[in-house]
Amino acid sequence: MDGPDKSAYDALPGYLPGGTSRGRTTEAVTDALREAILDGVMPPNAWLREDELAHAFKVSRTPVREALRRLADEGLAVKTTNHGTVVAPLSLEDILALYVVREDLEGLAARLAAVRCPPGLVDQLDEIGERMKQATKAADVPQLARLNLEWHRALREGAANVYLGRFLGQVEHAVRRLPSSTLSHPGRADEVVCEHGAVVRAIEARDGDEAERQARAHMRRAREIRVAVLLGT
Amino acid sequence: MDGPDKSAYDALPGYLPGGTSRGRTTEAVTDALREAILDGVMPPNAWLREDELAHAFKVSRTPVREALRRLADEGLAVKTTNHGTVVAPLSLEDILALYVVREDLEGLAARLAAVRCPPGLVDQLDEIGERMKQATKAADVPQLARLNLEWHRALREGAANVYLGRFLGQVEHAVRRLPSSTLSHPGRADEVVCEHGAVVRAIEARDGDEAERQARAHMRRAREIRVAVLLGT
DNA sequence: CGCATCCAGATTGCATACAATATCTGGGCG
DNA sequence: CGCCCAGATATTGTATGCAATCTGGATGCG
Repeated sequence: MDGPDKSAYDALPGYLPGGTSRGRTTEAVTDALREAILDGVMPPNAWLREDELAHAFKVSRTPVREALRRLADEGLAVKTTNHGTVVAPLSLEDILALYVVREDLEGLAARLAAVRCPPGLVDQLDEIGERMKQATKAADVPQLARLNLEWHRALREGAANVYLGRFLGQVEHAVRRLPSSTLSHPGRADEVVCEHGAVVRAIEARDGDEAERQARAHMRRAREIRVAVLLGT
Repeated sequence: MDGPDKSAYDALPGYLPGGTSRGRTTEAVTDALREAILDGVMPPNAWLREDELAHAFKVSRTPVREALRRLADEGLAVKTTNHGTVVAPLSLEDILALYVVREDLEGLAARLAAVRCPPGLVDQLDEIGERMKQATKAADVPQLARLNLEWHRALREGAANVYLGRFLGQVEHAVRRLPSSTLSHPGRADEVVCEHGAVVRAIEARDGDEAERQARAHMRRAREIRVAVLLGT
């Protein structure tokens, strides 16, 4: 058996937002499916049947179909002509490749953000950092993961580069597929807050080189932890 | 008037490959439309009407619709709900942003290619370089542009990183939208061949740092020429 | 004369029907 | 006993129909 439990489909409707107005059905289905994949509800190699998904979401095959195509373009699913779509598997090699690119792009984002240093960005990042400290104390890992995403999103928006933003968005989706958060690793949460702080200070000083260096170091460390976790803590 | 000449639609069928088998209609339409946009046949802000395109391509609206969604996801088109799709405009700001990211990614690709240095890559790049020299002598700009694309594609394949490859592919599409090639700029073709050579030599020496440096310099220079051309030679 | 409102047309969004194709199963043959 | 081929089945690919929604202009009112 290489598919998910049948009941996995039952969990899907819960990912759909309540009042979905016309013209956003496809978008809603895309997001719902993506979240389901990222959450691991639909594990790698699980079949994504247009008919079953349409039935589960109570929509027709058309929006489901378009959603599957988008997810395939994003690399989260793999389409086989005339046969079906599966959730894309994630090899260790892929994960390493991901972090290599991510180190580069996050470094660039930090550099650009430092050079531009748009008003409010430093405060915004610091505020998220503060909330992350609180979440660390409370050992609230899901909240930490959310805030971490928010921090990185704020950083790349501060970089104000549409292409960089798009690529980092795709990287974020790929990263979120990785099993469990590295933030649950003992002591990692404190480290992350600290490393984020180093980046923010460099941005505040408008030191592009230093910001890039710190952001890259942050990502290298993240990769190390990730590999450690994957290879059995 | 902000649309293309009506006859622009007449040119579209020529972009469709001849024997398109079932299961690849959408793909064929996507590629055809993309090429038409990149060639400037469909200029920025031109309307992309599902009905007209379907009629021009002699297919139904469904594959056209999916093609438009993909192009929109790639950033080549902009969809407005319930109203229509237009070819995305390209501001100078976007172009600069593009080259910033491209410098980073091409640099990374060169570094990875140098470190891996897969067998055959250097020969392949050199051979393309040789053909570019010939095309330069013949002043065959379209051929030069093709070979240039081929060279960069070979480089990123040599880097063997799926995410990097995907992102550079998107960058390539965006770059190809820019009006006219920088390769027609006087003396630029020779420079490009020379700069490519510097990258290849660094790869041959397996010097990742140098390869990245040379690739980034190459992209910076490309950006300079591009800006010069855009601002009136 | 300006502005809000309403109506008509155009266009996409979604649903459904049909056609084509790949996979799988079972039987026959070497 | 294994291999190959044919038919059945499951699944997607494409076409088309209808409904919702947005735009633009005409119209009536202040």
